[in-house]
Amino acid sequence: MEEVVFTLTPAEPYDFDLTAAYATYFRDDYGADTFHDGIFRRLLENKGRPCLVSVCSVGTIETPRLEVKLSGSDTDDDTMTSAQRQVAWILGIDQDLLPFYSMAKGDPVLTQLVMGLRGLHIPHTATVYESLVLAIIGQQISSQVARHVRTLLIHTYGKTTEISGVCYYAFPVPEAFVAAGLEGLRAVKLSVRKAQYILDIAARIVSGELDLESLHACDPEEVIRRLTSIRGVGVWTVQWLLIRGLGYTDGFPLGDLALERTLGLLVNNGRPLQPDEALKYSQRWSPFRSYVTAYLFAAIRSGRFDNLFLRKLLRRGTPVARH
DNA sequence: GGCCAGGTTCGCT
DNA sequence: AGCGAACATGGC
Repeated sequence: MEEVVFTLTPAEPYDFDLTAAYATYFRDDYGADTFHDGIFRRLLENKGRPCLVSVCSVGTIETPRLEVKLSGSDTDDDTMTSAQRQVAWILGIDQDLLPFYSMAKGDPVLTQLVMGLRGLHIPHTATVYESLVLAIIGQQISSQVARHVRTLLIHTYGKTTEISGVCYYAFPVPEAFVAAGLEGLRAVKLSVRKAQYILDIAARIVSGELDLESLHACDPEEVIRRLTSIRGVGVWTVQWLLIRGLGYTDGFPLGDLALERTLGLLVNNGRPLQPDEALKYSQRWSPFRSYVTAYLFAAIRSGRFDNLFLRKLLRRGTPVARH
């Protein structure tokens, strides 16, 4: 067993608890990611070699410092170097929140939101591929069902490694989905249609025809154009991929029911916004709409805001003109 | 049991 | 162009 320990210094402010909790959807365990007792863990796999990342905070929100430990029994330098790069990316340590906060200061909806969630960075998915698969799983169904399917998928087809008596799961490689086939994906409670989408994407990656990671080099319009041409990938899916998979700061998941409801609570007397209304209203938050989106979901999930907060904002909100 | 979920596609007008 | 149905499944 090899181990490497090092520290990372995130851009401040950085709330590790909040950011890691976001990555696990404010639960102890979410598929390949776990977060308990202040330690975030994630099993990464590069070229078949597993490497467990364990991270804890050794600083504060205003002077953040993270201690990272990489462990693996079958590792090489390449594995370790990739893991180092990936953990910084996953935990979003380079994000500069200050321009967003400065915009939020003048906005009645955002002011309390960012005060209550100061230091929340947006965690990224380990790969673009992972964010695409996760977004497809999350289409249409409730977040509870999505979590169930996602966990089942990862636990069934992800590579496992046992370290100190605990079993960890990596996110399944595309080859695993191809091997599983349609029936295999149906077995983890995906619909036939979603199973086909994911299978098709996995097969194209394996064949080398599709290189999702190269999308980092494209501008958002190009990403949208390329990905929406894939069957099963619509606007909502690409927007979430831009936010969680590519680190774009101005993503807005158009058509997201929960977002339309939440915005309706905040700015439309509780009536959900229509997709076009939500998009129109969101333009005032450009180019930081990814943060607004993430902060709104974090507010709902974190439990840091009670209903009173939402009611307060409700009274304050500016109704949106309807047509 | 029925209806709804952090959508997308497909088939009809 | 725009509208409605089908899709899987857990929770209420």
